[in-house]
Amino acid sequence: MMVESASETIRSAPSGQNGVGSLSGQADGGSGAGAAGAAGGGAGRDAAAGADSNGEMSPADLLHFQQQQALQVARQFLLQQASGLSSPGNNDSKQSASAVQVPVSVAMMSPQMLTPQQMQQILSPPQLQALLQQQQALMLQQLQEYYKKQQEQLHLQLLTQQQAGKQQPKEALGNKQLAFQQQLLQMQQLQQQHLLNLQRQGLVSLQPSQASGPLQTLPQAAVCPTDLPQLWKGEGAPGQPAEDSVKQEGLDLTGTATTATSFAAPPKVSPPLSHHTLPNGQPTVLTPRRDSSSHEETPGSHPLYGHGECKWPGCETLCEDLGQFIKHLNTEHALDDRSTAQCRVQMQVVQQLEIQLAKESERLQAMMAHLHMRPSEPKPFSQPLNPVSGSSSFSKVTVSAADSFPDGLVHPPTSAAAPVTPLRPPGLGSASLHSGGPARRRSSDKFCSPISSELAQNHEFYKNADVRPPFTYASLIRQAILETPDRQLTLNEIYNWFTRMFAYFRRNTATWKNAVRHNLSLHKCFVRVENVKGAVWTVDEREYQKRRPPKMTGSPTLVKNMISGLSYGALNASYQAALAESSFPLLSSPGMLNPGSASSLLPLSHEDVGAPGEPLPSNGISTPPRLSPPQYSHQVQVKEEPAEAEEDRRPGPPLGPPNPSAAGPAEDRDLEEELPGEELS
DNA sequence: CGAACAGTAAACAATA
DNA sequence: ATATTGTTTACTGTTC
Repeated sequence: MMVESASETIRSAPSGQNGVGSLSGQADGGSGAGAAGAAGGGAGRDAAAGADSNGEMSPADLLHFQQQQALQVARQFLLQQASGLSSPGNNDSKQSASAVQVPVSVAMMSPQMLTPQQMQQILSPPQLQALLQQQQALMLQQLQEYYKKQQEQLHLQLLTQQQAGKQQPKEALGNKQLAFQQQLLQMQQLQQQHLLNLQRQGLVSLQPSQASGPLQTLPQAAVCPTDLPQLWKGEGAPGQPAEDSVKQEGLDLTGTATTATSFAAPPKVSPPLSHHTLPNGQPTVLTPRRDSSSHEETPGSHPLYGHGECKWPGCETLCEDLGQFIKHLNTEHALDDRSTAQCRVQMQVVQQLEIQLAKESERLQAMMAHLHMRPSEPKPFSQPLNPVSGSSSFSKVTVSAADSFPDGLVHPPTSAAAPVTPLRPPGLGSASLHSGGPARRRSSDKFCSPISSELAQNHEFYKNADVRPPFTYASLIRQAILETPDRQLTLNEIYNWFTRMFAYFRRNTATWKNAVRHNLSLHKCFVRVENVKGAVWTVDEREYQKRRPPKMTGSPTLVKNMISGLSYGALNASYQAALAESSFPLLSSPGMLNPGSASSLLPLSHEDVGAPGEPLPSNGISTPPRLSPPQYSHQVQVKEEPAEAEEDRRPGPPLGPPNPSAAGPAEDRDLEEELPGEELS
């Protein structure tokens, strides 16, 4: 605890380049140390979100970094190849053939057109992904050939030397052989580094053996991890509900099993090398010094070590110093099955982010082409974009119509996409990536979107990617509670839900946990109910609805037009949500909700998708008194049964809820009819 | 510009 | 005694 909060302050304070914030904080500092600290901390946080100088990179940074890295590796390799290594160009044709494809995309990404910030903020899809994969495939292919040639050369030399060495003194021969073998080893290590590097950049599904083949092997995101982070849970995520992991284990295993064939490539690499991968028995890839190609190495630091704790996914083990950490790293995260699996998970995360980048980048291209470039470009996807979100707002976080009605092109039909590609975070335009600055808008409240449907579509994404979910704490807490059969959770269970559902909440625990508690206490919609074993939190749906009236300001006719005019698939979850919340019964019927999302969201029970979570204004509809699970009402019967007591302890006249008959349906219709104040009915 | 809202930080008390 | 839980206050930033 102490460590966490301490690290928080440490972390935010120095990164507070934001002079304004800290200055103002100090100026107001008369109110007390706490106030000054809060001000400084807040400013620092925001700054840190954009450019976390310490260790962790934001997803956008990561993406950018990896792009640069990919390009650099490519450049280096080409340089190497050009400079001297007698690798003739029997692959020239292939090379140029594929090079034809690349430059277009490269030009697309060229800094002249896109600043990294723009790139980060307007992430877009498949084209970039294709680019990356093209590059990586190309690089890998070239690497393979390069190394193969190198090896052949070495073997050749070795052979000739051996033959020639028959006449030479033995020790000379031994030395030469030794030198050759060392060279060979070096080369193999280098190759492994490169391979790993490529793997890290998302080229996970290309086996080296395949890589020499044509480029049609572009993975096409067929390897979307379903529940890979489950792999992390083994060691991380304290107190994970066992049943959840069990429930998903099967998926998990099968999911990884399908991709495991391709994943299995890295350790095996190419046949001739496989035996030499770990000459000294040390996990070469995990020792920091060998990792220099993938991270900036500042002496005394380690990319996996920050703020006093191990940054290995799901670990968070506290280590006093680097030495201890290295020790921990070598013992706990040695090269074994688990670490390998976790590494693959991380690769998946990266790949997902890259896919995201590709999508958004393509969108950006379309937008820029539409706004600035030659309008004559017959781009099939030049969608009528909202001109308001023009150039000036590229750097700004706006979730505009363009986000909500994404592109007809990039976007695969949701029905087909739902099971496999939960990647697209809602309105990820940029908001979710909090890439450059205090982008902490919560689209949920903007759209009054039911978190459940968005979560349904993207929960895989949030689970894997360290991206801040665009929902308020209140809506997340509510969602967590409503997902449970009995609509109640202890604080700790809420914590666990957060960490389970969102990669983002696997760190900075002190901060968000405090925020969770703060929200629970602050909002009247969260009701604490005493229990024998402690207290549980429930949601007073009525209060919740009260505090956020639907903001969908569109005229009913407009909305209706949207409903009728848009194909079901095009109707973004946000809008479905918003519509549902704007009291449009016709949308609130479960059938109108995205079945794909419903099915894809494991944790949500069916009725959650449309029902209690969402303010289903089931006014006319005779709602079944209670749906399948025990309690449909927010006023839950407490887990351990002594429900009678705690209801009484609620202040004053028992506010409606306890009365069992009216509770359930009442909160359903409250949205429409009873807002004023009949809560004491 | 100000109100409302959300997030963060922190102090503090009660409780396990 | 310590950690967790819960409440409250203060502040900042964003949106409307």
